[in-house]
Amino acid sequence: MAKAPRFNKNGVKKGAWSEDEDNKLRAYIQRYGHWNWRLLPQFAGLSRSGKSCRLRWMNYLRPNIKHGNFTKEEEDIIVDLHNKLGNKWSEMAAYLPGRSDNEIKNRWHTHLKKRAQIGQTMLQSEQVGNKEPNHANTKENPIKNSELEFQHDLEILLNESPLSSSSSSLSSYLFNGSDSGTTTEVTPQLVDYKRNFWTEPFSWDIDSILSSSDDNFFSPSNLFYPASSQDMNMDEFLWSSLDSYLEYNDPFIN
DNA sequence: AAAACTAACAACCGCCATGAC
DNA sequence: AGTCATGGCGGTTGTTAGTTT
Repeated sequence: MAKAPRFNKNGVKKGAWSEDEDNKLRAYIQRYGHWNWRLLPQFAGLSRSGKSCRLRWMNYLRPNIKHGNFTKEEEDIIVDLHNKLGNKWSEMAAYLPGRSDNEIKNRWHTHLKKRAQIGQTMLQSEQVGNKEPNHANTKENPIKNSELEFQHDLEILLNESPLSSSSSSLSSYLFNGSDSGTTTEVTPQLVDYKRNFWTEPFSWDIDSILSSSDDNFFSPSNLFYPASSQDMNMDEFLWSSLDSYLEYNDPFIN
């Protein structure tokens, strides 16, 4: 997947690294360290720029570096840190031992950005209510369009949620008001309030959350197992949290 | 089966901060 | 104080593998 090897006019090699080059660089640094990146390639017998050597070492060859297979925990950390720090990839890397800034950046652009964008989109539509002209609701069915849009967004979110195995029943719960199939009237307000359970994690400021004295605080990305919940499995715990969330936030209950 | 499209990721490029002179 | 070299960072590109049409 790397760029094809080639030489520039100064005889400096660019593009994908060969195994032989990796071995030379690794062996040199392990023996002498990287005292000067610009001069290092000459001493190590490499036709590369110092920058290229540094990048290869930092992102691929240095000890304890991990590749691929980001865990859910690592991804959550990246999303939280991005909310807090923005595109400060090197700062984020400090929180994820074994991950390079480049790999975190790639992960963000290929996987996590979409997840965050969906959250942001839903937050924005939440802020403007259902007044958007492009999605004008009809007189006959005032909730039809927002419900359909939300259903589409929800399907995407559920694929990312820890309840993916039970997404259909959760979807039913969100729209029908319960898990058991009893149907209540779906209104834009109800849709919005229930939607917050999934969207708020994308919009909350971590500092304000941590310093908040508000105990009424439930969301998938901020959940932790309290001692009293240790005998539940994760699904049960999340379901009970959703119940609690709705209890505090649903205007039709309060 | 093949072309078109998309996702993933390694590597490059340009800019900036810092330190040495 | 000004200049230059170097390292580091973030944005972007190029290539390949996988998927869809």
